[in-house]
Amino acid sequence: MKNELKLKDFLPYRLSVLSNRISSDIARRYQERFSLTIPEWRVMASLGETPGLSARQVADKTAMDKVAVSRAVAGLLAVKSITRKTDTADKRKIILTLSKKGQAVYRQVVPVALAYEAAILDQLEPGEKQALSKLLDRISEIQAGIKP
Amino acid sequence: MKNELKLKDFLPYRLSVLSNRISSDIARRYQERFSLTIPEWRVMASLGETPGLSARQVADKTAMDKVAVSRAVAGLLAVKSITRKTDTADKRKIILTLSKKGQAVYRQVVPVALAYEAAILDQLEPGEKQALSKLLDRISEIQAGIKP
DNA sequence: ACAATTTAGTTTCATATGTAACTAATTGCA
DNA sequence: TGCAATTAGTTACATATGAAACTAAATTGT
Repeated sequence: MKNELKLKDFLPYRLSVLSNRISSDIARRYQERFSLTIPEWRVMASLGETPGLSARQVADKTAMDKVAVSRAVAGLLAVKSITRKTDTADKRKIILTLSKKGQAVYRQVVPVALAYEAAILDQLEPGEKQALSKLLDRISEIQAGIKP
Repeated sequence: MKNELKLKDFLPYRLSVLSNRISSDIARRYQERFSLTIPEWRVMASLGETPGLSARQVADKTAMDKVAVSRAVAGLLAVKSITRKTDTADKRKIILTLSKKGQAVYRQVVPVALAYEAAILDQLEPGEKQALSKLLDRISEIQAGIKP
């Protein structure tokens, strides 16, 4: 029975270090080339995939909290990459869409994102890729079931 | 050839969401029961594993930046969980060690950390655990080779 | 031997992030 | 109906984090 801890073998630590390094790499790319933060990019990616979401729906979809979404939306609005329109049926809701400009930026960012991902995935065997994907899903499910 | 992006399938995004959820779970446990932040815990874990490191060595070992280490050390000093002693040979260096109190806290935290990890790993087959570990190492190595 | 460079660690400052309080609109139900 | 509870979104505040400037000590090259 294990009762000692090696930091470098500790799953939460390993995941955190890896994920932070990857996020930094990507953040640098988005920042330098597109002046986008990661939260802004996530909002943009959600709306690129599914136009017309409300801020709440974006938050659900991206696992961001609503304050982060609100700020990212403000940033994207400031550079006119998205448009807002209050829902006529429910005036609390605000319908978000990428503007022409936002769509243009989105089309430029996507290949950069995919290229980064490919730089990793291309080094793995097809079987490994599949195993990775399955493991991430499994662990996410397990994590969701752990009591707070 | 893939030229569109599904956020929920995007590796960096999946890793980030999973890692952040796990880190939050753990941060809550450390905070509630031990008033420890994650950086403080990492420093403590390093010194628990290898007593007598300098701040720089802790930073290298934990992939934290030196400012984060400096602050975590200050926090641990404030509650007397570690002791400092300037290296007589190189007076820039400061030798860090867990105090008696720090060791006692460490012995209490380790089982909490391992229990959380086990809550995840125990749901996986031995083969899956091994595959996961291998994949994390592989991807870390690949990431390290990607140009900034 | 000693000036220039590098290294360890801290402090400062600017920015990011999360929690809680707040406003406005909607829903539930007595 | 009408009022309590809920929901969408923003704002305010407090804390966390990272980059850059700074201090002190050690190392390097001449």
